[in-house]
Amino acid sequence: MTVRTRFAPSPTGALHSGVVRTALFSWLLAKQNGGQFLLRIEDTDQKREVAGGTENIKESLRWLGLDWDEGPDIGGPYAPYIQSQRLDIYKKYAQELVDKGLAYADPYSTEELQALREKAQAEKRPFLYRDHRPENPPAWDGSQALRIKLEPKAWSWQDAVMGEVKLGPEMIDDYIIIKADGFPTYNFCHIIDDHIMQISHVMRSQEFISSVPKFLATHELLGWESPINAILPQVMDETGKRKLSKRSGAKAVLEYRDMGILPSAMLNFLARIGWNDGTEQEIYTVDELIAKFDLHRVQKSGGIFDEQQLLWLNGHHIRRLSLDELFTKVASFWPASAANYDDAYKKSVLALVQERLKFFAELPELTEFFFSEPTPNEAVFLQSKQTKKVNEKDRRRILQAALEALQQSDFSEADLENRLRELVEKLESKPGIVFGLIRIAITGSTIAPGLFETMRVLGRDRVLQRMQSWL
RNA sequence: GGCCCCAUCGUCUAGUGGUUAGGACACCAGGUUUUCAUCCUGGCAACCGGAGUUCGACUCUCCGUGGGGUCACCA
Repeated sequence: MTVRTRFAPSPTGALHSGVVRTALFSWLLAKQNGGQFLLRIEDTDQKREVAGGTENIKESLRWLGLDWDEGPDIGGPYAPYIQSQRLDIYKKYAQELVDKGLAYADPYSTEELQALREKAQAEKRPFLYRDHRPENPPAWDGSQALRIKLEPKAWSWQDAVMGEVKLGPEMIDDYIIIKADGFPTYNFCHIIDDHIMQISHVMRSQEFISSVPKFLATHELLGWESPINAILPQVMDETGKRKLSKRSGAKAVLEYRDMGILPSAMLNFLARIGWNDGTEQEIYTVDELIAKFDLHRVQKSGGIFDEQQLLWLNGHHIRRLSLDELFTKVASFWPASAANYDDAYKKSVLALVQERLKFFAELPELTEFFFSEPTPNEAVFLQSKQTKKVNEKDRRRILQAALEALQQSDFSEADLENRLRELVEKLESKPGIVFGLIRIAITGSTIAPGLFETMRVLGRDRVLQRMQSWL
């Protein structure tokens, strides 16, 4: 069987991590089986559609590298892949059901239906439309909602993640397949599209589990076989109380791009929510995820989106990059003051902070002093345990001695280190003090990469000049 | 409320009848070190409860409890 999976989001806002995890698992399954992954835009609810929604979806997937084999822009054998451009198809199937007496126009007004629902709720029983099926429904002229007529029965099926699931007949009801505005509903058209597009595995988030009998019954009515269903556990927000959503404050995935998270780290992180390969491996490349992903090892319980773990993983993925790869990726993250510096210098700076970076947006604060002159500020000396013990007079004496020693140096790391260690002995001081004072003098900060490499990269002129301005 | 799903450290998780219940993040302590970070070592920390099955239950069954979902002319 050819594995064909799809990601079918609605363009109702910026894509967030919860839905992307579903896309990722679908993509992984297709990739590892040499199958196809399709993108289909489900834009049948005009009221909820957000301008730019489709573009955001495509941009998010492109950033993550979740490339689609068929879909908008690139087309494919079952084009178009945007539901609003496929309305004739859904109408045709709807009309067939009407002709066979398997679908009927809904004569009730919204208010009447609402009253029936409230009555059921007041009586503490589930509302079932089929209890109120009209005996002689009006002819469907397209201005009323159209309902599919489903036989109530219990369903049980084998879910790829949940195992056997059984649901009773109260889960089946006559649902609307075409709304009064003429647009079909998700419940109806995703089934038609998945069938036409030869989808083999459908992954959906938990909240759809009670809808599966409806889908199964619809397949049966249309005489089709259902794809394999896989219910995925939910991704929860940091409170663990509700699923990740825009409402619960989920960031759009592109916000992670903008803060400098690597796609590979994001995918690694998302894959680990609800899936593991049974080993103690934590860090995966995308290729490893493709090779090792296994739908049967997907967890049944939901997992919390813990940004701290994403940051940790991102640090690891950053450190795995070659300097040139990293340099390309951080291009837009340099501090403004770096604009006048050449690539070679920026690269040598980057090399010093690569192991310190957790996400690219930290780059300016970590590297600012390589590009602009620090403002001498006495208070900084008090921030460090070592240097706060030194009085102003000693400070000047030590820095003056250091300046003299450095003037002889060729500014290779080895030479810098030799000279400054000699100085420490000569002054009968401690490395922590001497090096700490110099660090603050040339960086304006107590936090910096190793002193000798920092001095090497800054270069003779800048180092000597900065020390002088402190003195 | 009906129905469904779920339940191991704070978090992500391993575990499929016999384990000192393992790893990772976070946190704490120590080491390396010129600061920070990396790295190394150690520590803290969990089987929701109750019955049952069994020689033996984190693992199986049942009942609770808790959490989540669903019951739309949204997906």
